[in-house]
This record gives sequence, C-alpha cells and structure tokens, in this order.
Amino acid sequence: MNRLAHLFRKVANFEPLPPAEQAAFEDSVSGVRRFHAHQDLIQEGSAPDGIKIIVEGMACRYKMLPDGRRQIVGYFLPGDICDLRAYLLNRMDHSVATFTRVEAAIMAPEAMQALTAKFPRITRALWWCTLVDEAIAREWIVNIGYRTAFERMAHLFCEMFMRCRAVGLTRDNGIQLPLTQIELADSLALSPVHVNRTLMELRRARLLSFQAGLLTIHDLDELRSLAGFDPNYLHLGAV
Amino acid sequence: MNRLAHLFRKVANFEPLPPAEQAAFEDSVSGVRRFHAHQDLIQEGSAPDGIKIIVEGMACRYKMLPDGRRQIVGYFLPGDICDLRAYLLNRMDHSVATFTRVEAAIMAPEAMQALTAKFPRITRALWWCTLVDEAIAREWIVNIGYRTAFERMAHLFCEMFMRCRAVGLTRDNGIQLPLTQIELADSLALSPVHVNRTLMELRRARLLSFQAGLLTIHDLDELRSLAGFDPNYLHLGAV
DNA sequence: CGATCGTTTGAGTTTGATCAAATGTGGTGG
DNA sequence: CCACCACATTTGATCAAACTCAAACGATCG
Repeated sequence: MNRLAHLFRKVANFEPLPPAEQAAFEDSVSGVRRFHAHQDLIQEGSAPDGIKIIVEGMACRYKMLPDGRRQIVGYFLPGDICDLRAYLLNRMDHSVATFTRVEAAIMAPEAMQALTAKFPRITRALWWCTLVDEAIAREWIVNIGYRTAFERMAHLFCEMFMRCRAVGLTRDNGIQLPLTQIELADSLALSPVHVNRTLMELRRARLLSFQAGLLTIHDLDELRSLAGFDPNYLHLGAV
Repeated sequence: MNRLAHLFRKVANFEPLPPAEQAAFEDSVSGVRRFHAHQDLIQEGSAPDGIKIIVEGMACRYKMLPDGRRQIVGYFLPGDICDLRAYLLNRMDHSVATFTRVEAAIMAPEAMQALTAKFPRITRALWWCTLVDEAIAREWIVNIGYRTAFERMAHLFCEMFMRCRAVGLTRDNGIQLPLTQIELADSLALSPVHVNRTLMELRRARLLSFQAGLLTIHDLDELRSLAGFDPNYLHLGAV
C-alpha cells in the first residue's frame, strides 16, 4: 500500500510530488520495521543507521540530562522522517524513542542518495522538511522560554492538532495523543505535578479534554487565542 | 580576499572543500553589503530575499512576542549563513537583526541553485550547516527548559566560545560578544535584573569577565563543568 | 490480589520576575 | 569642556509561578 501517504500529504504543502516520483520514493523503501512502545530507536552518541519514516504511531526526540531527567525536544508523527541526518552527521546529538508501537518504513542511506540524486524535487521537499523541523524547534524555544505553563500546554496541543490535521489524522476535533502527564512534563519543561494542575485548569475552562491518549479540543479558536498560537511556523499553507 | 574563509573553515569540520569548489563558491557571490548595528535584516512574515553569508559582525534570529518582548532564538557569527531557507520557505517564521555593524556576502538564489547543482559536496556541506543549526536550536530548548539561570548563562558562553574558536575568532581565551545584558536576557529567557545578578555571580566565582562586548573566560574547564556543557551538538570534530 | 504505574491533592519552598530607583557611561551639542 | 540625555548596569524589596516533597487514590496487569 501507500506507506508514505502521510509524508506525501505533508510535503504537498510545499510542492506536490508527481505520481512517478511518489512511486520511485516508495520503491526506495527496503521494508517496514515494527517497534514496541517506549523503545529507543536511536541513542544519543551512536552513529545513525538507516533512515526511518514513520508510517504509524508516535515517537519523540529527547535528550537525557545529568540528573536522570529528560527533555523531549520534538515529536514524530506519521509522515515524519526520523533521521535524515543519518547521512551527514556521524554522531547523534539526541535520542529517539517511541511513545506507542511504531511502524516505520526503512530506507538505506544509499537508496536515499540515489533517489535525491535523480529527483531534485524530492531533494527540495526533504530539505523543506528539515527546515520545518527547525522552525518547530525554534518555536519550542519561545514556548518554553516565554509562555506560562497554561499557554505553553495550550500551544503544544494546538501544534499537535494542526500537525495531525495536516496529514489527515484528526477525528472530529480530536487526535490521538498517547502521552502520560509525565511525558507532557518532559516536553514542556514543567514538573508532573504542575502539568496535572494546568491540565485541570484547561479542562475546567472547557477548552479540551485529555484522557486515555485522546486529546479532544472543544474550542480551538479560544485555545489558539489563549496560547498565542500562530500556525505560520508550521508552513502548512492552508490554515 | 577570501570573504568566505570562516564558512569554509566551519564546514571543514564536516568535509573540507577543495580549492576549486571554494573558488566557485566565491565566484557565486554577487557582492558584499554592509548593515548598521541593531538593524533588521529580515522581518518575520516577509518573503526572504537573497542569501546572506556573514563576513564580519554578529547578528541574531528572534521572534517578537505579543507583549512587545522578544525572544532571541539563535546567533549568527562570521561564516554563518543567514537565510538559506530563502529557497524553500515563502514566508519567514522569524526575524533577523544585527547586534553590530555587519558585513555580509550576498548570493542570488539562482546562483546558489546553480552552485549546488554543480557541486554535490557543497550541497552536502550546506545541508550539514542547517542540521547543525537545528541541533543548536534543540540544545537551546534544553538550556532554557532545564538549566538554572547560572548554568544557562554559563552554557551559552561556552557555546559561543566554542563556535568562535571553530572559525578562528578567539583571542587568547576571549571572544567578541557585543551583547547588552538586555540582549542576553532576551536570549536566555531571563529578566534583565536576573541576568545582571547571574553575571555578577559568574564574575565573583572568577570564571569569566564580560564587559564592553568582550567575554574573557578565565577557567573554561570549570565553566564547562558547571554548565553541563557537552560540545557534541556543535559537531565540530576536534574538542 | 498485590504490584506497578499514573494521576490527583496538599503544604511548604525556591527561583526568578516585577517594580522602583540609584548609579554609571558614552555621545552630542552648546 | 561641560551639561545633558539616553541608555546600560546595579541594587533593594516584594511577589508569584512553578517546584519539591509527601501521600493518597485509581487503574491495569500478570
């Protein structure tokens, strides 16, 4: 099947790939691997191996800290490419772990090399992906540095909702967001206790519900406004 | 002269460019432009124009916030490329401003396109630059999210020192770091008052001095250790 | 049916923010 | 050369957001 459908849908925000190039891309995939929930895909300091494109499930980039805590620095959802950098960097500067069971399409670096050599449009599309990743990382700096706990969490939820919507993973106004409060805390640089209280505040304001890995947004406009969320940095064309 | 010497020196950490490719790169530069201190080079929301490579001076990426404050999300120093993204993103998701007078080499997007089409090694080198930028942005997330004010500032100073050293901009154990305490505050997500106190703490500990735009590090090993600084994310080969 | 993990609640503490004002410092014009 | 202005730095006092510690409660699972 079309294992890369989410990826193609995402990059169409930049430039749609013609069917022939989509097919060539699909053909470059050597296979699909399955990973357990809460499993490391890559560890900081190691050499990245193959390129993995998320087909199903969710994962994150994180950095371990000297006192045993961790800081999550980004999320992966279907259509995201896990270590494009495999090419160019010899040591990973962060780790990657799954939240859920993950299914990933695997590509050998050589296959990627051949593919991008042949199709400049694909090269541009992939480069665009890394630029968007970078833009998201920068928005996280702002989010963590400037916003209050309440705004910060609201902002993250907006971002995840928009990103899921861009690849067709919303159901009504809900998305799968299989995170524990502790994982949310690691993402937002908040304590788990404060995450819990902030979450209750968001619920009490009837903005959303969040349980059993399902985030439902009851009032997106209000949430966006309270979070100071401007989707421009996601570069997703249509708002 | 060799206007791109700093850039070539930086990318040599990835893969040295042979003289012929350096020359072709230089030839693609259409000219040099000068900018005043504290001037915007690009504004958020606008379409990026040309590609600018910093030849001399310092600048930053920043985002304005609704209450008029700003968050600086990265620094540019000589050898850094200012908007490679000019290519691929139609609207800037952040602004760029100078700290000092800046001299920048200008390249038309078409010239860049031609250059990268002809020299795959240059393409890889530039892509590597964006990956390093991304890695730095992620480390900033950790820095702002996890570290105390003291560690945070120490970490930033370590980073800037290492980055300057990688392009040959250290003098003894000092670097030009022409920032006011307010600009430091905008970078570290701290209040100016707290920046001042933290700076005094660093000075009192005899770790460094910072005045008149000059940062002198008296005990780099101790500073690195207190900051929890691991230079791996800068991908600069030699430590 | 414990055991484990995640969530919730309470109480006290801390880091860093805010507000306000004093003190340098460098530049400009008279 | 001095007066003045704008701006950066320093200091003091108070406040608040979020953290820590601790414990209870609730699911889920072998």
